Amino acid sequence: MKVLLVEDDPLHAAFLRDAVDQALPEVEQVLTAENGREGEAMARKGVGAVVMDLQMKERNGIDAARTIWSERPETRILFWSNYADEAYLRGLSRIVPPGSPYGYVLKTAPVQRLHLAMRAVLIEGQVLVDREIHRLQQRQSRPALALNESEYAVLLDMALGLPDREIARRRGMSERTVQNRLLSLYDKLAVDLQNAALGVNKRNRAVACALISGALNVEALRIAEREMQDWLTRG
Amino acid sequence: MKVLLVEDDPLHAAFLRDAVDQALPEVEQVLTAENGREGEAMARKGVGAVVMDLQMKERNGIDAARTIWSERPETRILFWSNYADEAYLRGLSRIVPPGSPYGYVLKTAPVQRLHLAMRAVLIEGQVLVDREIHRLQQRQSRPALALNESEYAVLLDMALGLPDREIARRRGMSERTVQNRLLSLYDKLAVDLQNAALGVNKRNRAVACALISGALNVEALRIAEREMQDWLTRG
DNA sequence: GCGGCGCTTGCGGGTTCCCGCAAACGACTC
DNA sequence: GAGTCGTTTGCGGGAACCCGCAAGCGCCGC
Repeated sequence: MKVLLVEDDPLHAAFLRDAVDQALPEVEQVLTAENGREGEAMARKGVGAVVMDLQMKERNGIDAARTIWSERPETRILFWSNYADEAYLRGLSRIVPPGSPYGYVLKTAPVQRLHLAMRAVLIEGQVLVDREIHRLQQRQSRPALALNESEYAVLLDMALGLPDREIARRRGMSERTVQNRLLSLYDKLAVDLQNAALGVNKRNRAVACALISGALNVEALRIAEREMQDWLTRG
Repeated sequence: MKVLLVEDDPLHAAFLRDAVDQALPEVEQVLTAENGREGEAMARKGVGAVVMDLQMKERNGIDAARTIWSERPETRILFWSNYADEAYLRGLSRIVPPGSPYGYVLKTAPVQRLHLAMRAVLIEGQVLVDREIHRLQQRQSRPALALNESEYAVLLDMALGLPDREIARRRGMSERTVQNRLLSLYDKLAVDLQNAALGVNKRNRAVACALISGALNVEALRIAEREMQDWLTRG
């Protein structure tokens, strides 16, 4: 049996290899790739089981998984990632072919959970998803609560402190449209306090609700901050 | 040699006991306490080494540590906690007597880091602080950046989406005073973009800066949310 | 006592935000 | 082509926020 590991960070890659050695004694050959593009190429050599990071420089895990699954839908893919936010999940749920075995484990989980997931997904072909991720998936499956691409973008910009005018400029829409996005965000994130008596600052509350429900997380915010700084210096 | 474990959650307590068995073979006796009050009492029996959770129902770890250190400043205390936010750190940095050996490990850290910290602090009497915590401590040591109690409270309320009026009511100050707190928050959190050209929504940006710098974290936000809900239903 | 210092508070006005209303513009159906 | 539905956009007004200014307090050293 062959396993392919697709992971950016050499430290993490070494850790993964150890984990495979320990959890999957039946594995005969471990292939490695450093980014999504390499991963796709390696997968064509007939690998039935893949462990893959989601965010990588060259080509991210979502795109690589789509390619791999489009060529071999039976491939068992275990995603192993740091982050749990809507943006990645939205991508993920769209590309898993119906019935394909896959799994999602957070890098912060204890090792034995990774071992378990490797056995369950790669050997047994089960579907195994971290509890926290699953909560987000459920959230997304209800269209009344799922955020779409542009709502998410506006949420990020707002969370970073951009006023309507700047969001509009950055995303190429009118201020009024930005405000419409905000309205639907306020709605989906259940911003209003049931105690209707007193007022709320909806902008701040929306960010709080998103953080608490997991729709947004601090890592995503950090990344968005860097992107915004880039955008600022360039444009 | 005796070690005292002070921990609320029985599961975590069992985990700690295991860790002591593995990391500290020289320990002859392990005492346990379920809250800060018990912990203080047990410490009087002449325990030189303590591992303690920070948040406990009956009496929290900060208060217990203050008592213990006031009676026996040489006691070696390793704090083992989930959270890394300003509120606890502010308490902590005020009570560590100069030269007392202590440590701070996050519960999310891998076991071996806990083992290491136990040896370093409890046996060797070193000072060992998690990297992330240390960043926060440094921040606090610069008075121009450290948030004081009331600024932190206002930051939390604002992050939860309360408007000035409600923050004022809740914290018993005038709206103008709330705004003054916000001003100093904007200042300390470096809310303004260096690119002075464009506007900012300071409220949102302040929360973003606090989250990114670690002055605020999502756990603290969740707890604050529950407290606010309580406050809403009661008052 | 008294001048200085820091914190709190009220006032006022400029800015931003929130959002109902209505017109405009696809896209799709019949 | 007419009708419907969803989205985008402008307008306008009421509310919230940001913040300079100045008056009011308690606390300290002299």
